[in-house]
Amino acid sequence: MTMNTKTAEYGISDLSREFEVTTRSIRHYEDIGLLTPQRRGKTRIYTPADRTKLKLILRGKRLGFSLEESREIVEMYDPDQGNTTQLNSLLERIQIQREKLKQQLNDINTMRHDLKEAEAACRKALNKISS
Amino acid sequence: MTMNTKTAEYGISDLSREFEVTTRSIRHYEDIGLLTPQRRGKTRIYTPADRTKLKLILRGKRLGFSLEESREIVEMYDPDQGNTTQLNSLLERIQIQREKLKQQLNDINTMRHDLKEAEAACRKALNKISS
DNA sequence: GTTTACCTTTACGTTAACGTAAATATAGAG
DNA sequence: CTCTATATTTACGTTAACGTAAAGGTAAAC
Repeated sequence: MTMNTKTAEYGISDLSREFEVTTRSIRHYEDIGLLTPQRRGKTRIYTPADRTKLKLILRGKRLGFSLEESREIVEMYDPDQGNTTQLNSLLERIQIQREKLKQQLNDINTMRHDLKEAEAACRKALNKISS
Repeated sequence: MTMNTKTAEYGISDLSREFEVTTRSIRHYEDIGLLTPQRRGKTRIYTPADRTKLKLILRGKRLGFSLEESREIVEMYDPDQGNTTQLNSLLERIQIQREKLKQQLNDINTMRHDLKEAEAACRKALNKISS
């Protein structure tokens, strides 16, 4: 894809390379409406906003989110800054995500603690052998 | 399942209720060798160790681990306290899990930060409306 | 002008992680 | 003895998230 220093834009393989994800996946995210790049002819053109959305999707994946769950996150990124009702529902959804992350943090910390113990036991066993 | 205060044991539906998971799932974990309960006749009997393994599996799920990834964790729980080679490979695997959790922590913190900003923007927009 | 390197769409295939249904067994309650 | 609850195995079905061709268009490089 040809570079453009003014208004940054990316080709599909630019994003594919940068985030180490297949173009098939990127197109799939479009299929289900998570991304909506513009076209130059038939070719997809991604804006920085699109790129950010992709980043959010992939981060979600790493955290075990389904694409539908990631949709929640992505749609927070450019909400219809419309009416009070919508803004309030957005606040609610933000809260829900917060709770989820809190639970994940708990799980991670428990797991880290367990791994610490496992490592200690492991080192202890190694010491016994070498002595 | 009949209670036994001496050597704690659980029936499949005990675990199903406690962890809010279907018996089908629990049997599935056995199918792929993640759990290996004993039998009384044809009926499955789960020990506290089995219960712990199940807990590890489900925690893994919440963190987006595949069952194969959770297998790694579960197998750390009762390793063959065998030879030095095995113990060293165990230490390696523990390190790998540590790295994964570190990455997850990063993702979570970034996400929390983003949510904070989203909330701020949201409240700001609400203020503008009400003023 | 034809390779090379991309891009596109269409469409069937695959894997994980179960869901769901059917047929059967067993044990305790009334 | 029969009903109800809970257990079992077997096996086909389902969904998400892509993988993997196949068939073709475009554009710069040689």
